[in-house]
Amino acid sequence: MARTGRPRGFDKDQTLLCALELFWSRGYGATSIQDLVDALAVERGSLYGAFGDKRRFYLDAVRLYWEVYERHLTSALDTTPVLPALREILTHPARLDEISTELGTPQGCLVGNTTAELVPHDSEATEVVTRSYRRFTDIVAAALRRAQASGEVTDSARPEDQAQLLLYVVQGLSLVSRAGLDRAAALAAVDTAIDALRA
Amino acid sequence: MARTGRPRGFDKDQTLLCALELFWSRGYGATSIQDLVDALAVERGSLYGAFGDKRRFYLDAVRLYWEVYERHLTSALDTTPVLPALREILTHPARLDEISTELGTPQGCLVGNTTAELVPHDSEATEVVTRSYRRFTDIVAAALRRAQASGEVTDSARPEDQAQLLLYVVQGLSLVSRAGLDRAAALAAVDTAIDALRA
DNA sequence: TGACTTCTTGAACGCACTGTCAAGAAGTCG
DNA sequence: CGACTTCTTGACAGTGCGTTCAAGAAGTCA
Repeated sequence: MARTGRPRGFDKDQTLLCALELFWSRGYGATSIQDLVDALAVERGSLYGAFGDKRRFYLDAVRLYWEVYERHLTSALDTTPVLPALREILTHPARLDEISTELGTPQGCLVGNTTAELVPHDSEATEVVTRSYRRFTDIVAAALRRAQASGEVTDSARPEDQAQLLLYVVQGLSLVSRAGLDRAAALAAVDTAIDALRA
Repeated sequence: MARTGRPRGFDKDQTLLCALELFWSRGYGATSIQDLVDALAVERGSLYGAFGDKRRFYLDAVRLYWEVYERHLTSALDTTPVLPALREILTHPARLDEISTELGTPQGCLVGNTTAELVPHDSEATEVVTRSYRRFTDIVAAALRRAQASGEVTDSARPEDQAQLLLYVVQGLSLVSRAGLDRAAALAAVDTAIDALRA
């Protein structure tokens, strides 16, 4: 085995998490390396050594974001009845309590933000968001399938189509909310969607 | 009256329209002044003279975009029955046939793109998109109100809430579609939404 | 201890971008 | 025609960015 050298002076995972929050709140383009250096208390060279260039760094943050979100999504939907959990998920777009406890959502859904900023021009980003969307619909469709079987959700539409629609709703809500969230109106709209799923 | 000087060597409206297409397909940050100079065949100084700085120029383009879209939206919904028109609007997010005849949609909805890129950090952009969203929901809610009265659309939810939900759907579809549009899946999801509105 | 490896630091490089400006061109009007 | 105004042109300044790199620091292992 190769000799080990000087150990890293910072926690890589923790640093990625902090970077995630910064990228999340400011976006990819608007977050400069200098911003990261200041916020993370890690010098430029060390960041490049640990994470490669800015794009890689960002995409790693997005992947981490999705990982956490997917865990949240899966565990939330693993209940009966399904609709209350679904409502919760739509209402707090990309809540990610595990990451950001105080602010709720820094700025919408990071996957959605990435879509708007880098897709389709950046092919690697496109892959990441495409896979994320796919997993979202797969997980939600599976939950809806169970709920249809139990009679909780209407079977007047295919679960996949319902799930795709819910993806649009959660991404649309997440995006539109950046312009100022009228909580009551958003909630009423989400309830309208949820009610439409009821058997 | 002041003496008039040398007349402009280009059509301001036409130039704004071309700039709109460029901004639409590349986004605000990714479109440089030089890109505009090359595409519009107008020198930098002239652009600055006619439109002010880049941000003003962009916001003017967004306002024009919305103007055209709103006309399209209003006239499309001025029919009976309403649901087929609504389906058309959701299916072709930001179609804007008047502007872009060949490509359909360069890149989603420009208002949504603006939301993702400049909102809420830029207050003027926030105003523009907020007003646009508001007008969308107002127009759609009015159409739904008529459709509820005529018995075409279910009155199990308030038209405003249905309209807000449709705003989320169209913006979500527009965003998610950047990652690659599965036309059949998108259509099925939209149909699911439309069917849920049926009385 | 000493050879070796890796990490840290911060200055420096090259580049692209927005916005400005002075000189000249092209009109209008008395 | 000649004074005046506005537009055009393209070079320029100023800034901020991502990335690199050489020198030194801090570990590990024989």
